Amino acid sequence: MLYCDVILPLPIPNAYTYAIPSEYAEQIAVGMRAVVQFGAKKVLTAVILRLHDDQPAVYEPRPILSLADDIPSVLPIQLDFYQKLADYYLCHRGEVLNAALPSGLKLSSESKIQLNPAFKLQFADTKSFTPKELSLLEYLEERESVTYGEASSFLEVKNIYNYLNSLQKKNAIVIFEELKEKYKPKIIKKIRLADKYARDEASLQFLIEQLEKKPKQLDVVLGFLQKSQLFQSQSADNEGILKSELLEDESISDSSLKSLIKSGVFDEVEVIISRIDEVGPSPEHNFELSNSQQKAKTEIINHFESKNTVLLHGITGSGKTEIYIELIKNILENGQQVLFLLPEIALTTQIVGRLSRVFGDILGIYHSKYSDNERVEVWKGLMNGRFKVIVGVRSSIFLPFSDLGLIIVDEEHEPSYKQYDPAPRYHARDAALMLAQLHFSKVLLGSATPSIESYHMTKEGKWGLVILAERFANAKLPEIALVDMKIQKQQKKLKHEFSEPLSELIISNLQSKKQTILFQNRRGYSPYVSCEDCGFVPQCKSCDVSLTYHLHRKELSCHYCGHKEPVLNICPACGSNKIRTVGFGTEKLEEEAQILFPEARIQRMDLDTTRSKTGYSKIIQAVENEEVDVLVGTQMVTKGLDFDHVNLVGVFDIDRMLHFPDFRSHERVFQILTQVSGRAGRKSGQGRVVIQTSQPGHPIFSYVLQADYQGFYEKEIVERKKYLYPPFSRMIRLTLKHTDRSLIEKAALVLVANLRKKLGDSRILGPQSPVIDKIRDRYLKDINVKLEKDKIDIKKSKLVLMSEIQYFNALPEFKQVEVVVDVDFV
DNA sequence: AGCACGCCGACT
DNA sequence: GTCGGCGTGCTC
Repeated sequence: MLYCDVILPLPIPNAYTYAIPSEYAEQIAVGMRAVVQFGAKKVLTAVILRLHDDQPAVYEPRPILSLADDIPSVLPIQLDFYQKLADYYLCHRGEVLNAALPSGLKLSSESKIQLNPAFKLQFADTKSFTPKELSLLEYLEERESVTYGEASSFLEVKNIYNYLNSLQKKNAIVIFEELKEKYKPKIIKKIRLADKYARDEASLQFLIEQLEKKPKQLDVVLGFLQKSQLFQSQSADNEGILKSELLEDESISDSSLKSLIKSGVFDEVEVIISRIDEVGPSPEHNFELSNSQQKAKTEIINHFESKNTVLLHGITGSGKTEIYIELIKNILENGQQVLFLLPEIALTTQIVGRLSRVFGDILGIYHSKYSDNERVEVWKGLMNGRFKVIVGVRSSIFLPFSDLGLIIVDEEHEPSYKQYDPAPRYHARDAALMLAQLHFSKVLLGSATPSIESYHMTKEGKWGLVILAERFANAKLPEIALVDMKIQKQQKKLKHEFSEPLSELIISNLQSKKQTILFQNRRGYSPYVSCEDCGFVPQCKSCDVSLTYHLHRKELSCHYCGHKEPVLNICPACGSNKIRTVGFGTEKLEEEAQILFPEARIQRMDLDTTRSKTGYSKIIQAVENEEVDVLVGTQMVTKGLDFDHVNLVGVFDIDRMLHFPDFRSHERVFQILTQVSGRAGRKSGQGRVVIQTSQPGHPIFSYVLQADYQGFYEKEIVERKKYLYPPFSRMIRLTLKHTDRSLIEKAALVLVANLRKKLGDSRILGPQSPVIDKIRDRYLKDINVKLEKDKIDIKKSKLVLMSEIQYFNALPEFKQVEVVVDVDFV
């Protein structure tokens, strides 16, 4: 083979062809990483897509510089997966590759500047340099090499390029590319006893006698024998012990050890070790499934006979994890691999500990708080067969599975499975379904509150449905109460944001030493307006969503279709003039709680308090140790936490979520209320939930109160059908970005007009400004494309869409308008 | 995505 | 007059 086509981790459409130097001809294979030069100087890692002998007609391919692998890093099935995702999510394969490879496997070059060794500043003619050039040369004289960035920040100029060009012409500096292999194996130093002593106790005895006169060295030898257990225990072998462990004893000196190594008594060896701790399985995993769990497991297996995907709808606390574990064991017995997906936050919790106790060191964990090096080790460990089960966040769909038998997507309804930015803007659940197709693998989705889309698939008979309606160990469902905030306000019973019933329950909870969770949805921006007297919220007439208040333009607008109305001064429902914007956050709530309950120990848990690596687990630990009475938090507190002593949950400001301008807002509210209720009284008997709302009559609450998912689904699916929202359509969002407001407004109108012509008026919604319509000095405009599933060929429409965007972007006027495409935005 | 080439304004 | 800004196009 003379040539190879490669994918580069860049947002460019094509594969590129490179020549294969004869020295690599033997070993080169598809999926290996090749180091190539791309463009004038950039050197980066490409992945080999295809080997062939077709000489390109119009250009002479450059040779690859080297191979970065002995065996492929990427499997052929993964390359297919990249293509599939790129097609579906309307992005480039290179973007998928970029997201897929852990950065430790991507080596990239960096331009470095160095003083020319033949150049001596003190002998140079200073007149031939500008003052800035001289100061840069002085700067360079003091260090080995610097990056462009360092040089430009030192000189305080934006564009360093011309300076460097000039200096290079005068032969004062050299510029070179430095290539970094980012992954570094972890190396430890071990001390071993030399073989002749280790094998023969007599010669060791002799050595010890010899060392009588060198007490310091004798200490080292005795210390080693004690720590290594050599000759003392049957199982001890001469693998050596950690150098650091040996030296930690104060009586053992480094220098004596050095002389002993020199005289051949000890060997010092460097060993590559794994960063991931090895843990064997512990015996505690021999639990028995309850009857209902056993029944659910059998049903799942039966469905898998005829269907590839099964949805497990198990109420909170019903023990889905045990079922997962049993199913994973079955797959492992077949010699196949398992991927267990969890949303980000759930991964730091108890589930992972449980899985690793069961599966021990064949379980790999893939997590955003892992370092690059650790990620590479999980990647390699899966490749070489060390790991059979991976539990991880959304990006773990990109790991090199060779033979998946089962993918589990727990909490499948979680919006955090969707990647927003950058491309590929994929949904891990949907991507997992595509991955499963390639592997002919089964998929099990689990949730207490399934997404409407998923539940609909089971109703259509395309997926299996298994319901687990019993709480594990007969734990009771919590008692949920609504508090009408309008009445509380009228009767002046409101203290800050706390209603009287909630305050009273918190106080009695404090007295009986039980814990309380207060939930306040975090989405602080995007306020809507509401009538203080009757709770009226202005709605869009054609979109079934609340109107959003735009502060700087003083108008109400629909987030979906762009419909606008002036701000209301008088409530059309009751005539009151008390129309207010609504919104307050966790920090304020924490402050108020401290004023109202001065003796309570209050902890806040949100993005700000958990940003550090240990922040999250510290808070959880504190709650578990009962060092916290009241936990105030955002959505974070609704997910996967299992505290024994929490028996009261207070929900604030759910109204804002209910009126969030999104066709999924009701679904979100149902999910979040059900999930947060599940935190109350999991083990400590009857839990209570208090929901504060100005609209206790809203139908959604009755479903929540009765834990009636079915009923909620039936109502919601009617709405979705009426407005042709998913699952009856595919929604694609286009976001236009540009610094010039009037240009982007014009651009959006032009693009919308073109799209309407090609795809039909009713399928194009907008343009409209998003809630935050200016980010980093660029104005944004959204256009939503709605493609109904049975009336239109979605694949073809996507191609039409892309060619229209291409045409639009080629118009001279709109060349600089960036168009971001998000398929299935959430 | 970078990076180079090329065309226009505010400064020695 | 040039320096240095950024817009445009290309990378095997």
